[in-house]
Amino acid sequence: MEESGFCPVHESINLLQEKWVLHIIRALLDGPSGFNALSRSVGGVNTTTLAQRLEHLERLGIIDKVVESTMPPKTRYELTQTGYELQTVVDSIDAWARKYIVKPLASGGRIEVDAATA
Amino acid sequence: MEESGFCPVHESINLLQEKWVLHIIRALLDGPSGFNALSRSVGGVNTTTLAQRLEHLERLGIIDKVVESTMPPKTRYELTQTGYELQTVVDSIDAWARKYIVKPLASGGRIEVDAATA
DNA sequence: GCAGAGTACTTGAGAAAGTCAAGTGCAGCA
DNA sequence: TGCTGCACTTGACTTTCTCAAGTACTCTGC
Repeated sequence: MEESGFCPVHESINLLQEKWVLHIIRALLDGPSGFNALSRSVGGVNTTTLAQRLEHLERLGIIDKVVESTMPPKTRYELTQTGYELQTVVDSIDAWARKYIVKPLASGGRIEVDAATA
Repeated sequence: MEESGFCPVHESINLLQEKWVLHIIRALLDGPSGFNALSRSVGGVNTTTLAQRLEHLERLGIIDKVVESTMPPKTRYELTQTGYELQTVVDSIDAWARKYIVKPLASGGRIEVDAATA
């Protein structure tokens, strides 16, 4: 749509806003993980989407897929250096979240700000 | 799905991964904006989704909607303090993006890392 | 005074993205 | 022998996002 000028920030926002991507990265920041274990620690993602995301992130060089054995199947997903540096992004979300979000967003609606901060 | 334990970080990732949310916040960090102007500076979002996101973000207390006049219609959307503090998140994405993304992700596929950094 | 552009949206229909449930094929444990 | 776990894939379904057009009114130019 917009040929004029490529913006790396715009591109990476597009990437990070894909459903589950940030959750996957956050989970992987705690250490490498297998497919099902990752699925469990992300929580709520379905395997179809997870497989799709992992493939995309791998293609982008953000994660590495290490096949340890084909039978029994054993795979390890881990962050590359590029992926690992997204820690700062996750950290800043973490900081913001702990400051401003005190109850579930879906149900209540409004973010509750504690008196001290406001 | 998971009643056990509410995680603010998880919640805010869910929020930030909604399509266009980060783009909207980034645009608004440059200053308040009207509906159509915002649509233009975000680039590529359609009005239906934008209206939906703005309503959501307003309900959450991340942005304020200021109606300056009803006729001719003039509205101003601006970040609240809560919203404004997402600057750190956008900044860290910005830093990461500038370091690792040197060509469009969609077309090429892989993120290109320049020699110096690798 | 009347067309054309601009304001902020809404509506209904279609396309795209994400989800669900089940299935594959083999190893390890009891 | 049979159940569980591993890493996924497939096809149907649902939710989400997008597209195009429309609303109602003002302002600018002619």
